[in-house]
Amino acid sequence: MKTKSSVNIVDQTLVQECSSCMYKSLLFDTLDPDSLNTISGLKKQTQYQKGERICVEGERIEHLIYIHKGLVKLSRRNDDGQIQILSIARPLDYVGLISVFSSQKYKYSITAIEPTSVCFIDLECIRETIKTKGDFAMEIVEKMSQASDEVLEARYTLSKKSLKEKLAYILLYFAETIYKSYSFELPISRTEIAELVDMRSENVIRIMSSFKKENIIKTKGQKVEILDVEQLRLIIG
Amino acid sequence: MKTKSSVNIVDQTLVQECSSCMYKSLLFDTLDPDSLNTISGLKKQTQYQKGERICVEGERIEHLIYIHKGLVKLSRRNDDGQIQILSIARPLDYVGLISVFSSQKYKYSITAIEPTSVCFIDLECIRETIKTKGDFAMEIVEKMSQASDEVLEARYTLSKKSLKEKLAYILLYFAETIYKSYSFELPISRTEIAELVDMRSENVIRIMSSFKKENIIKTKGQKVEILDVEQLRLIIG
DNA sequence: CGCGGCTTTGATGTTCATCAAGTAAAGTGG
DNA sequence: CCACTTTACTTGATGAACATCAAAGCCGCG
Repeated sequence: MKTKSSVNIVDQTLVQECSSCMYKSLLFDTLDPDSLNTISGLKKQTQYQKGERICVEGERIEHLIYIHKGLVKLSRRNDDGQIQILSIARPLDYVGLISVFSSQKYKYSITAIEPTSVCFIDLECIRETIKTKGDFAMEIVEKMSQASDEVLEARYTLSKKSLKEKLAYILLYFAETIYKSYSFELPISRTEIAELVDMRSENVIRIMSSFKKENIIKTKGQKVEILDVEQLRLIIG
Repeated sequence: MKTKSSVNIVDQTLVQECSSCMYKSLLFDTLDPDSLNTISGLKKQTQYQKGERICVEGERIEHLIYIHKGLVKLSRRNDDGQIQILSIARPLDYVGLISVFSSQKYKYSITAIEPTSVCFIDLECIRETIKTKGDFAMEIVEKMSQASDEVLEARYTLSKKSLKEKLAYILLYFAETIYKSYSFELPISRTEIAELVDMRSENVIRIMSSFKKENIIKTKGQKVEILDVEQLRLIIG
C-alpha cells in the first residue's frame, strides 16, 4: 500500500500563476497583484502519490504548505514510539498554519493518502506580506484561528467518547466532511484509523464488523457504504 | 469552595496605563505610543475572586482577555452534559487568543481559580491595529501559533497515557509550570483535575493516595508537596 | 445544626488493550 | 509469473485498566 520512494521521479510541477488559481480567493483575495506575483514567483507546486511523504517531523520549516488537490495526514511519533495521526487535511487547508509561526521545525510529518498536489509558498515572503499588508494579516489570523479551533474541537469532543462512538464519528467524518457521499473509499487503513482516534486496530475492525452485522454499514476492502446514517448519528450521541 | 456571586460588588479597577504595564512588552512591544494609548484608553481592568466567572460559554466576544495576575480555567459542557476543562491559563496568557478570531461567541467559559486580575482589550481596536501595524500583526500571529501549539501538544501527549501517567503529568505541571515550586496549593478540586485530564474524581483520589503510600507526594487538603520528582518523571514515561 | 458538595475507600462490572493465530492481499525477487 | 516475504485484516480468548455504584466521613455555609 505504501510506496517507500520518497523522491519524485518525475517533477510534475505544473507551471501555474497564483493569480489564475481557482483557490486564490481563499487567502490571497485581498492581495494586490504585485504582492501576489512575488509570492507566485517563489512558489513551487508538486505532485505526490499515495504514501509519499511531503515533509518529515523535525525538518526545518521554509514553506507554507497548501493542499491544492488530494488528501494528506499529519502524523507524529509520541513518547512511547507509537505513531499518532493528528488530523487529516484536504484542499483549501493550509496545513500546519497553526504552528508554522511558533516553531522552526515541523512537529509532524505530512504524508499523502491520496494523489495530492501541493503548493509550497515561501514563508519569508508570507512573513513580509503579513507585515506590510494589513488585510492579508487579518486573513491569516482568521484562518489560523479557524484551523486550530477545528482540530481542538474534534479532540475535545472525541476524548470522552467510547470506541464505538469514536468510530461512528470517524465514518461520518469521512462521509460528510471529506467525501460528501455516504459511499466512499477509505483513504487510510484500519490501523491508521486507530492511530487517528486513539484506539487499537483490532477494535476498529471488531466494531466495524459489528456495524456490518447491524446493517449500519457495508464494507468491501477499503470501500465503505453507510446504510443507516441516523443510527450512526445516534451512536455518536 | 465556589462562590456563587458572579457580580463584582466593588469595582476594583486599577487605573493603570498600558504604557506603564510591566507586561506590555509581551504583545505591545513594537507598538507606537499613539496606538498603545488608543488601546489603553479602551481597556478595562477587573478583579475576580476564586470561583467568579469572567465570561460564559455562548456569550458574544467583544474583548481580548488578558490575564494580568492570578489563574483561570477554561471549561465547557460537552455533548453528554459533562464539564470538560480545556486548559489552565495564567499571567502572560492571552486567553483564547486562539479562537477569538474564528467565532463571534465564546466556545468556553472562563472562571478564576485564584484571585485574578484581568484586562479586557477592545477587540475591534485590536483588529484595526492588526491591519495597520505590520509588526504587531506578526506578534499576534506568533502568539496565536504558540498558544494553540501548547494546548494541542498537551492534549496529544496525554491522550494515550494511563491515568497514573496523566496524574503524574498534572502534578508536575502545577509544580514546574504554574508554581515553580514542588510545594504548592492545588487551585482546583480533585473533581476538576479529573475534568482536566479526562478521568473520574474517584481515580484522581485513588491514584493520589497510592502516590502518598509510595512516598512520592505528601498532601494535606489542597496542599501538595512533591517528595520524589524523579519517580514522578519516571511514571510519566 | 443540617444541607450540599467534595473527599475517600471498597466492591463490582464493563470496556478495552494485549496476546495469539490464522487468512487474505499486496509488494519483491528470481 | 510464481514462490516468498511482508503487511494488513480478522476473530477469539484473557486480563488489566477504568467507570460506576454505594456508603460513610468531612467541611464550609446559610
